[in-house]
Amino acid sequence: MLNAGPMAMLDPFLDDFPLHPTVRIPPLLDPSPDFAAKSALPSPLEPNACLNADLDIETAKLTGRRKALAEAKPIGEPAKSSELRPIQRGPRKRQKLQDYERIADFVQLPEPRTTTKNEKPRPFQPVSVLNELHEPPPSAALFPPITPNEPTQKHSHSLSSLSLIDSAPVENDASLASNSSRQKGDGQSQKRTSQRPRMKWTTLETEQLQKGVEIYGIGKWKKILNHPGFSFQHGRTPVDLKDHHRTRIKSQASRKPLDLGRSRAVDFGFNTADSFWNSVINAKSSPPSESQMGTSHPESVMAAGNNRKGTWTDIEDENLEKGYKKYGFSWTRIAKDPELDLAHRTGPQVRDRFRTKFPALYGEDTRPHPRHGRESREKKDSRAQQRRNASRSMEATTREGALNGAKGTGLDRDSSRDNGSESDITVEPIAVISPNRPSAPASSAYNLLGLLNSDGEDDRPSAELPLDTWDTQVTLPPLLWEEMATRPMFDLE
DNA sequence: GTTAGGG
DNA sequence: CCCTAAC
Repeated sequence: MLNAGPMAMLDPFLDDFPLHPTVRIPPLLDPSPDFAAKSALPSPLEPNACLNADLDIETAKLTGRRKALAEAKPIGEPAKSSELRPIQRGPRKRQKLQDYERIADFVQLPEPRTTTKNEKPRPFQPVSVLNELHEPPPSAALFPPITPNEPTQKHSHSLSSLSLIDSAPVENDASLASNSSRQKGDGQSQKRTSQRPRMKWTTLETEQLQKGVEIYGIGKWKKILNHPGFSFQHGRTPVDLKDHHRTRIKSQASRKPLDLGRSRAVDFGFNTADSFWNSVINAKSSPPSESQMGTSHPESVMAAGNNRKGTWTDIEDENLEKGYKKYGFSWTRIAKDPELDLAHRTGPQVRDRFRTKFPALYGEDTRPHPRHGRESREKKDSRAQQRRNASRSMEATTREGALNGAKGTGLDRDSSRDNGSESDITVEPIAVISPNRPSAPASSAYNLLGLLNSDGEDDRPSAELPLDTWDTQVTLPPLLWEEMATRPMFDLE
């Protein structure tokens, strides 16, 4: 293909190094428009261009579909409201890799860890040299107005609010904020920087949301938002999906149950690529924990619809404090103690509640260290922080590794039991605890991998231990090896 | 970092 | 749509 293309005659080296007909060498530079126009291949510079042959076809369909869907106007809508929006606010946060993209990475090549966070547009970007100096920069609209004597007065007062505080003395920030907080219907005269512009929900979006709930279940808002083939408006957030589902779809469904199956003529047309990714996703994603919402299947999610987040009662907090005095930072022991009546809470839940409820006590264990004696607060905190960081980064690595196929190497982590983001072990085991259960050293490599519970045990049932067909074929992805080489695995104290 | 629920 | 606690 390549050597038959128009570039062939332009390339002086082609004669010296003739290409094998089946070999494709990605060009180093942007292909010429001529080439791009005539070639059926996606540009090699595109994100997913370097796929294996089979997957290439699937993904090519996928992007084509996504493109078509993105360009299609919703039924009954004159134009996408995103097109009408004069100023697009950028995505609030740079999204991590999509689920299907991360899994795609496993099947394709390990992608370098792109620093996605830095994609957020910087507040002050260098002005292009092509810009005339007397012109404002292209992003001038994003800059706050220069008002030297008014330090960051973001809310310009509407007429109504001005008249209210007309004769009043200068208000402090708090009362100002509460005063100007929610005043609707005063037109566009007031620029509410705090509130993002309303994005009307299109019928397409609503239908996609419903469809996404069918696929992923309630609560998987981000997955729905990022589902390939869906095109929500730019700037839509998972919270938006959640709110819209709650305020529109769910309430409407309670009155008149929707036939979600094939209620619409709109065919979202999940192609083979989608079903492929979905099957992979469903096979690989760990089921939500019991305390969250049952299972990821829509039916059971519906059944458990009125699940509430477990707000902690005062009695629970009292027992939590008692448990802390009794066991220290052994959260699972606190949860298990029948006298404390916290059996419905998991270790991570207990820990997180303790952190928010008793922030001063968290990370401040005043008892002497079993080996080191009494430590200074700072030293202990820094050690705890180090452990947290290590645990966090390892967890991120292992999670990615699991998606990359590292499951079964012993590096994946069953996240269904651990809702928290940190290791359960935040301090060394304290001497108090049950004498017949020896504690593992808190700083073993195994522990850093996050495989131990707060008792220092790997208490996964044997059925839960990873043993897939996938696993035996896969070795650690290169990124993981690299990290293991550069990151100290063992805390040698 | 994501989600649920109240506002 | 925002805020915040829970996860």
